[in-house]
Amino acid sequence: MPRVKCPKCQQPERILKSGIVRNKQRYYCKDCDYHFVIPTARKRTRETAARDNGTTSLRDIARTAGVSIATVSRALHDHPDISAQTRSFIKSLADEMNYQPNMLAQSLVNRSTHTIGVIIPNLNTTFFSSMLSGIQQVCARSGYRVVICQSDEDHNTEIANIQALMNNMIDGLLICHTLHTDTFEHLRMQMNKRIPIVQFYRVAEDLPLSKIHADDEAGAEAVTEHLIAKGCKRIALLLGPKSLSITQKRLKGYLQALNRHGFATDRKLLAHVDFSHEKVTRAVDNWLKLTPAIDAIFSISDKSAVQIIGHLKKKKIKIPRQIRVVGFGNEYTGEIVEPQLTTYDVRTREIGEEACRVILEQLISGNRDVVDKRIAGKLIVRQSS
Amino acid sequence: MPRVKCPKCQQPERILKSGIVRNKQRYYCKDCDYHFVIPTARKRTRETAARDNGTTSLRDIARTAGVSIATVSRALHDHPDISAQTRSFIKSLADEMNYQPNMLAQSLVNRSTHTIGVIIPNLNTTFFSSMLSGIQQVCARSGYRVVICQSDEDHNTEIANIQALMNNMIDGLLICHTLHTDTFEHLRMQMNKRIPIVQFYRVAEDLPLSKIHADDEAGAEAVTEHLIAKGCKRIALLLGPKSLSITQKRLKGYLQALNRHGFATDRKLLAHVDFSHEKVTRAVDNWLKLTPAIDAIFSISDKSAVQIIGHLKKKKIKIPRQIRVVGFGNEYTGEIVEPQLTTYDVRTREIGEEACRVILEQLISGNRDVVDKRIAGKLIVRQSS
DNA sequence: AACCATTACGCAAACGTTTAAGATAGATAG
DNA sequence: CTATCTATCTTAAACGTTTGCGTAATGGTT
Repeated sequence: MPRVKCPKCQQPERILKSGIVRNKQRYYCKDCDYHFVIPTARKRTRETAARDNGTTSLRDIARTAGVSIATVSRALHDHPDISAQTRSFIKSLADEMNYQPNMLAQSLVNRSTHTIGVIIPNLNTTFFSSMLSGIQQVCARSGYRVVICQSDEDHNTEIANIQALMNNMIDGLLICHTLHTDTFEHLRMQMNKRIPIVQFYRVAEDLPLSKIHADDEAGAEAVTEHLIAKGCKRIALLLGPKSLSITQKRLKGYLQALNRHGFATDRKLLAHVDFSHEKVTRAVDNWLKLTPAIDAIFSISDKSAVQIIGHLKKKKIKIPRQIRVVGFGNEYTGEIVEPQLTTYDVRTREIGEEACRVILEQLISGNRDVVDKRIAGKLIVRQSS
Repeated sequence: MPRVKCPKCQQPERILKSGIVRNKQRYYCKDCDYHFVIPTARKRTRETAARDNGTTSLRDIARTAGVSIATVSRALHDHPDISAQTRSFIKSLADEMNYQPNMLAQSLVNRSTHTIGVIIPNLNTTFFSSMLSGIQQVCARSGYRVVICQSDEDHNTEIANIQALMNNMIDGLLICHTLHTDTFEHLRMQMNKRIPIVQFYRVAEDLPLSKIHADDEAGAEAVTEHLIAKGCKRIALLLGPKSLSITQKRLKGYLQALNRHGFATDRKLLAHVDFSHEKVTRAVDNWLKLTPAIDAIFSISDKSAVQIIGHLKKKKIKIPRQIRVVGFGNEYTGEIVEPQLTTYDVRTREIGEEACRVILEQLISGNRDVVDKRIAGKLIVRQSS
């Protein structure tokens, strides 16, 4: 054993080993009642630390300017305590050194990330992506960033996404639920946090949260009225899952129109689907077997309506002569398909924009009042009806 | 003036006022040469701080468990230094208190946000949104989040977005340039940071960055070959801005096919547009005046191809009899339009997925090798040719 | 009994900011 | 000249984590 000296008494006499911790021998000096290890490399301290990553921090500027970090921070923020001279000097220095503030650190102390989170069912169609586009644009205008998560129409993914986002990453959450979300405990759990949540398009009626949605009821009523005006008597209605808010609202609008005109409601004319191609065509095939025959199909989704047009054309059924087809949503494909699709413009982009405006307003004002806005849409009559 | 005692000597004798700072009277004791203010409320310290916001931190758990913060952190991370007993106790406690780690703080010390940034021209069409969808899905599978920014096909917005994202918010950047991006200084500036950048779809050839793109050249060649095989002699080509990588590559493919068959290249058959409806129809109208007449239009963009089909139909020009029309991209609308559009499937989703895989691989392995991948596409022949 | 190893913690620095509060020199008022 | 103010700094705590290193307690070998 090499002679190890006690750092206190400088004597190697009464030293003995005192265990190994993390592969290093420790010693114990009986005289001094002192444990120690043979010191290796100097402890890495703030000041001696060689800044490896290429970014410059406030500290770097402060060092080269010969002032304190606080002064640099204040100078860059135009704090009145800093003289015009130092301020401009520091600013030019910061510019030279290409200083970019570390947003993580800023967010940590300011308790705000300037980021809003969006949970959206999918981005495969223009439908939701145009909402997202609207959100993104409004956010950008106010200097906010957007984090997106696709739930992929899966309830559990939605839950996971909420969890992931709500851990201080975002200042506010914009959510459009999946087709299959019928419980909302996962949302309720997050409502006591200070992060505002706004639902859009597909909303949960009974949650005390702000909501932005289409005028589903009035819209569906207008569409149905239009078909009735065209002389339709047997209007089939393609709906989403029963739990979905838009299903309920649009069904209600449809029924109101029928009622007003004294039409009986035939349960066989209603179909609840998940909007998959297969389910949609099956529903249509079932309707085609009905007597008296149907003379119109109202699909709550434009995408499905376009598929229905394709399906009917394959069966040599004339549109709109034999069956009128109308959609809901006003997607771009409705203009392309032949015959062009009559639909209801729900103004998806505006819905996104408005949802974003509402949440930004809440973030900026601190006001957390629940708002419930309906974006007015418009019937667009084209060839399919 | 009330008798103020010096905190040092406890004497009120030689005390005099020494200015007001932030509305508080300051004093100076001549004996002690000491400045002070009358102490007001206890300084808010870590320990006494009433934690206002409803979240629980490691500190909270540590306090109620009666251990140190370090122990809690280690217990939750299954560090071997912690006994099984404390570990499970702390874990259950954390569960009870609904502990959610503050990702900002974690990111700050770990120097990683588990977030990747995406800059994308727009989200109005399925084209880019499907890439984004692919990106998002691959990311989510690896536990990464996605921050998106739309550049809106605007060069300056792209620059601003890059700046905003690269300030420690993201671990990696995925970028698809705007139609009009022809200088890349803004990217070059960011390349010395440790954050990897991957370009996708629209890339800058001469930048030493990883790139994922479609097989533009081979694809365009295949499309042109297809038209030639159908007997076309005068194939008009609709291109984007000249500076765009996809314009150059696809033009090259087109020319190669023509060359192989000994066709002369007519400059009048080429049009460079920004894909706006107006410019596209104007280009088509110009072509229609040409003699000898054109017998095919190859549009580098499906969206424009669909518009062209609509425009030609309005002019009672038969497709494909008089003019064959083909696109490039394989957007959903190509299936809907009538006649259905012949196009080249560039597999947008795969491009997004692969770009994401590449950047994740770089993040995880630390390897920064430049890769340049071409995603193989496929000609899809439909009615329009 | 004397020495040594292991286990299971705690302390404090570090990440890069913001900001309350303390300090000093020079200016001003009486 | 003296008492007070103002302008302009600096110090240090705080945000919520992670982690290197120190160490007391306990038990095992000679």
